Amino acid sequence: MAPNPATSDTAAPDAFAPDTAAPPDATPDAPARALTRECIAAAALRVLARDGLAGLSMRKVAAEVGVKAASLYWHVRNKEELLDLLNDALVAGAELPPRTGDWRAQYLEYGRRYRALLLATRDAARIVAGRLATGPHILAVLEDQLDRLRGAGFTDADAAMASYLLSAYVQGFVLQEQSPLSAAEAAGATRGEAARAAGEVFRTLPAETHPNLVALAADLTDPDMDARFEFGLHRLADGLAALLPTPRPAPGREPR
Amino acid sequence: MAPNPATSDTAAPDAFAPDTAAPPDATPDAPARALTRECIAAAALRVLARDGLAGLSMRKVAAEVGVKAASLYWHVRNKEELLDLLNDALVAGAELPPRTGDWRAQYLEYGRRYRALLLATRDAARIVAGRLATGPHILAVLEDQLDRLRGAGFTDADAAMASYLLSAYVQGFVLQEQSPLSAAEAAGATRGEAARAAGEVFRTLPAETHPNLVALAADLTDPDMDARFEFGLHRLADGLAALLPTPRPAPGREPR
DNA sequence: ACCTGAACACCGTTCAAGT
DNA sequence: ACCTGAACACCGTTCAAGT
Repeated sequence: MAPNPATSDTAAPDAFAPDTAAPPDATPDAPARALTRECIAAAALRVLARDGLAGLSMRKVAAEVGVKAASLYWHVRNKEELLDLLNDALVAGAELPPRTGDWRAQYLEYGRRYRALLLATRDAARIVAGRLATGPHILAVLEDQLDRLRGAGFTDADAAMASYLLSAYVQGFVLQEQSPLSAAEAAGATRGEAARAAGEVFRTLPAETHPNLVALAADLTDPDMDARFEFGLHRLADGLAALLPTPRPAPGREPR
Repeated sequence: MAPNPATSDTAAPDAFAPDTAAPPDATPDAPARALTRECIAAAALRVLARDGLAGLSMRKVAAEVGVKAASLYWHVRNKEELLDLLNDALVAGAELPPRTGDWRAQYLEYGRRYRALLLATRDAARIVAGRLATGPHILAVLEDQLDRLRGAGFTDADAAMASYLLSAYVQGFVLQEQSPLSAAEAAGATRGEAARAAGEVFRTLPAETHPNLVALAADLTDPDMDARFEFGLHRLADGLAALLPTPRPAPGREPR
């Protein structure tokens, strides 16, 4: 087993200068050519955007950074840890919503931006979804989000829950949105076509056994994912609003 | 390219006898030894339970059913389609909640049972999450769920949305719950330990830059996932309740 | 109609060996 | 300290060939 220094600093908030992508390299007369984990993460991000998660191999990431596959294992314990790095690198591109409007508006905007961030990179949701890794960029976003929720009057426990709830929803939603609708659809077909095809499946089911699917075929396969996302987001915000002591008039006006 | 009959019946509701796992095989004097897609799906389910998604290979599924890997490609276009089969097989074990109580109680129970179903099989959430495939069992559940929502007074569009919303939430939640918390946790560590370790990370952050993470360390890493799930589920239900014309007293009583 | 042997082009990971 | 060559044990998929 080779000596592997990439061990305990995975979760440590190193290199936390707010945004300045400063090349560290503290050692004075080093060859200055040593690979950094940041550099590997950036290369992985490029491979992901180009080839998707299925095409993201250690060998390709290594080639992207001009090195052999085996070399990566000096900086990273295994592929799983590389994906953790990639996870944080994805969130690094996040822009926090402005602190204008009430907590509800900011919460909604947080959800929208998170979704947009995931949609911007191919297969991003599949990487982020099952990964609680606490990279520095993720911690920064979480810190800001909790600050707003507590400021809005949520209890500590409720603020923590509300934050978790939002990420579970957004990740679950985008995962559906970003993934191929089915094996059939994977073989080239736009989302609109796939939706129409799915609607056709529903519509042509036997009405005796599946009356609701037949009737709601159009509603179930509406390709307007923005509207669908907004719907869920507003339900979440309404549900959270009911937890606060002072719901200005009452939640639930403006039903749609 | 070999002639492959497994093509257009992916989404067709074939073999839809409600629960009776009837071996079809319409041909009279066939060797009766031909592999069925149901049989392959069942074998895949066993391999999944045993070895997880990472260990689910075509070769292993073939071995499980007593055949060579290449043989599977007669019944299934590729691995993706096998996962579609697996997806529906997973849902086949679902039991619908009783039709007692109001729509809200039934909606909550739907969410709980869906979560329990996913938790019951290793990596189930990762299979189900990005897959809209319309297998017969999935269609049956969807039909029933829509029927209850419409009966409760939701509009067609809202019923479709509410159903989609629930599955996005449950899938997103269980995905987080079921996946390794990080690369570090993947190397043997119970969830409680991992949660405690994550809490330690939060607690020991610099308080100047991350005051909220430090303060909420315990709330953020509470390992009681049941409570966490219920929280989100109730927020969803509250948000949906606000859409109905007759909220008996008003949503939001009993805040916790 | 259904299954197999053998091959192709890949994987992640390890480890002695180089510098 | 960092990187490489070469190997190991796997993959998914294809396709001619068997029955």
